[in-house]
Amino acid sequence: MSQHLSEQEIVRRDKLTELEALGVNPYPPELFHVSHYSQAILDTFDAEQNNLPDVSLAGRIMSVRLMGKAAFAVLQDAGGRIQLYIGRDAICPGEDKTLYDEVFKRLVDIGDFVGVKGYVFKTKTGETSIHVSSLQLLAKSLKPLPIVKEKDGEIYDAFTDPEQRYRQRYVDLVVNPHVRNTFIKRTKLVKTIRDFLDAHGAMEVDTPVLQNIPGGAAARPFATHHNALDVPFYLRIANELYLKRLIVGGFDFVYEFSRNFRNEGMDRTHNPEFTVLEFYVAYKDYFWMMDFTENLLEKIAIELHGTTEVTMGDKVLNFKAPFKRVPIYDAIKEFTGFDVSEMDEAGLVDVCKKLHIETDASMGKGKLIDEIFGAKCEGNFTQPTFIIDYPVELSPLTKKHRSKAGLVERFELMVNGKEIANAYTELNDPIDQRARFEEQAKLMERGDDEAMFIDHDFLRALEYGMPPTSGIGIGIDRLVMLMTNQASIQEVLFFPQMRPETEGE
RNA sequence: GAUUCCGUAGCUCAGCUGGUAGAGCAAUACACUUUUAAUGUAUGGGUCUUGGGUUCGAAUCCCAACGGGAUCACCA
Repeated sequence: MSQHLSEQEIVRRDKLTELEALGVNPYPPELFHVSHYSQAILDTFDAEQNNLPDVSLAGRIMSVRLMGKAAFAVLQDAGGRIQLYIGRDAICPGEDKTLYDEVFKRLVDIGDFVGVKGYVFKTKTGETSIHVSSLQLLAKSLKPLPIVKEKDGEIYDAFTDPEQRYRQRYVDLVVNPHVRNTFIKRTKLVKTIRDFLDAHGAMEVDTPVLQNIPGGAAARPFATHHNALDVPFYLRIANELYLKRLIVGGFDFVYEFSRNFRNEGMDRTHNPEFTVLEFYVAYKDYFWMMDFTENLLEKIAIELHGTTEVTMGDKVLNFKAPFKRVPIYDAIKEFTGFDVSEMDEAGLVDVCKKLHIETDASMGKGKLIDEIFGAKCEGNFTQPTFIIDYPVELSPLTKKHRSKAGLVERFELMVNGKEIANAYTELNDPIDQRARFEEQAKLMERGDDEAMFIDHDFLRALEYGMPPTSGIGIGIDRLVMLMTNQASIQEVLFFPQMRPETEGE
């Protein structure tokens, strides 16, 4: 496997040999004791008190400004960046100046990991810096990093090519602090949810990713094959039916951050694998779930931003609970002028024609209503809004509405014109559930390739009895996009799916 | 999947209507002990994504492939 090396890469490899000749191991095995992170030093240093006389920290060299017998360098560690002041005589107190003249000046590059010890001080210009008394190479970097510079908020030579940023996320993370920040927020968001659920007595669980019957959602699955059993398996499209089995089993409140896989198109809001938080709570209904959800989202916004107001593009979204609740038929009436609540399939097809929405023979009543809502209404709901009471045809796992015929107790949460959560009062009547599955089977025969499969084991579970339950799925990637002001899902996934690179590097 | 734009040095980009490449940063060498997009001087660095075609001659024009972005369609 021959590797084409650039001039700079050859130079760095040559430096390895030079370092070894000087007795410096470019990849030493010993631990390096880190006493402080850069950010902690910047936060706590007090020049009057000189309270940090002895620190040691480690990280990557991000820039070097050489001035003969002294130099300034920027060290980047997990907490941020801090300036180093490296004087020749400070790191080489004796006669031998090799460490400074050769190792540091010539053989250490931008991107190398070093460990330094010294005291903290403020330079003439007032920048908190480390006065380095000892410097050690911890790991050599053989590829030149993109050099991003910044002055007065202006970024120069930014590393911006999306393809390179996504394929080599490690470089993106090293060089673009704002990218790093987005992912820190993502983790914080997940932790906030976990803490919130745990505080309400929920139990986090794991359910199968490899499934016989890909259930719980309408989507095309990835298919695979188990050799020993010689049976097909599918990567899960949702975990809903498994979590409900756990409710049957006697757990009252279960949740899972479910990595789901759907074999469909990709664009800036869809990745083939994505994360949905699902949770199910026994003895609750969808009204309770709306209350709980708006409180959860309000809490997330406050944790991440210190306020319920979140900027998304040119809009400000306000997650202050409670959110508006709008029945889907009301929404359609408001934005199209048509009252579709009493219409049959033919009437709906007619409305679609008038609204210039394409239809085909495979679409049932529910699907047609969904199309109208998706085309004409969805985009209008910028502020968090619960759309409630969907037609039964669209919701094969949802309990029929307690008072409105033909509807189910379901809501979707729309924010910034997109659905980010979907919840119901769960259907726990096994007879009705069987009938709904059979409806789905008919739709599948009509050509709807997203209709649900019949899951007989799930029906069996329901027959043993499931308590009244409310459940929800919240799209975590989309929620992170909203909370971090990102227009593309690729910006909130460390490693978004890409076509494989053809020629290896 | 459709439409459209893009692919030149490690990074960010120039390269006009075709005459086989250029800048800044990075790299190399030298100078400089409190600088901060450090500076000064000098030097090196490119299968111009790939493959065809047109032409005396292609980074540039044409065709195709590969990869990516944006918009649209479907799904979360």
